[in-house]
Amino acid sequence: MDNFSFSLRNMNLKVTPKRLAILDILMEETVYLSPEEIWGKMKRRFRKIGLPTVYRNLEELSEGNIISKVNHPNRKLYYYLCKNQSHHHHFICLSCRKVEDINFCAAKKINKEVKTKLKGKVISHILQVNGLCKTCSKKSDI
Amino acid sequence: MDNFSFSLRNMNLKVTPKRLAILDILMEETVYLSPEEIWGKMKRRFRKIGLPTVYRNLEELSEGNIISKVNHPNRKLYYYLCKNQSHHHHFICLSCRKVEDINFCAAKKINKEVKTKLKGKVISHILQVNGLCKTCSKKSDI
DNA sequence: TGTATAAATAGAAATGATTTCTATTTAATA
DNA sequence: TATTAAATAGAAATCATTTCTATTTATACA
Repeated sequence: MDNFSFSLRNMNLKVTPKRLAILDILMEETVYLSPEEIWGKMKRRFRKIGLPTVYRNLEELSEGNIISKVNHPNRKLYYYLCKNQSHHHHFICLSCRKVEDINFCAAKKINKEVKTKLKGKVISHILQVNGLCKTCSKKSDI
Repeated sequence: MDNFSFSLRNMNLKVTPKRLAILDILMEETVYLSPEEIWGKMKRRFRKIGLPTVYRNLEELSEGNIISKVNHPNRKLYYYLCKNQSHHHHFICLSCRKVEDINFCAAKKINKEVKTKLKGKVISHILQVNGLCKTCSKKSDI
């Protein structure tokens, strides 16, 4: 049983061909994709595949932290599969959509500040850097 | 001329009663509000006020960094006016919507990492902490 | 290996937050 | 005060996302 199947079982999700295909598609990408784009790729693999199925699965996989949501300025939904499993954050290129890891996490300091100063409870945190990747920033120099 | 009028002029926006009222409404709040909620409050002040006007103004004010967008897990649009002008980030309570400042910014470290490791260009960054505020975390203990 | 059962899916349809459009009004400028 | 570009109201459209229901399928277990 491969890693993905194991993860799916762990979250009480059945191991279906469509779920595995979505993960396989995302696994091949270095850029974030929209549900509709993933649907497009799924249609090449399955004669019957509904867009709601893609949406539902992406949401479930994201819920289980197998894939991550991208916070895009255009407020549309995009997903990305982190090849690196350890906790980290992302740099996203607004031009070519490439996602790169940022090996930096403020969680500790943040948790401390919230705990001591605000006396609150942290549920989640978002840290994302938007910009232009190496290649695209060179292009925009022209 | 008050501060808001000055800011509006600075961004080449006309100083209209509706813009000032939106800012005034947000100024009174310690919680983030949806465009529709702000519209509701606007309707108490103006006989004629369109929801698109509220949306447009909120977007413009956000563009000019006078107010900030909240990244809510439900993906809906919410806005908040920071009383504290200096660059900082927010802790938002998912229960009562209260927004509190986090006097911590990872920008320097992030910029350094993006510059040296990724050779990219940072355009913006999002740092937001979601959780339960002091009061709400006590309630949920019950 | 069959059978039961809850979960997953397809496809159509609905939803509703957000945006667009156009005629009218208004703030700013001189 | 007249001019003009920007702002607005209100209706209408958009379209990404979700819901719904009948059908199919993965899984557990006899």
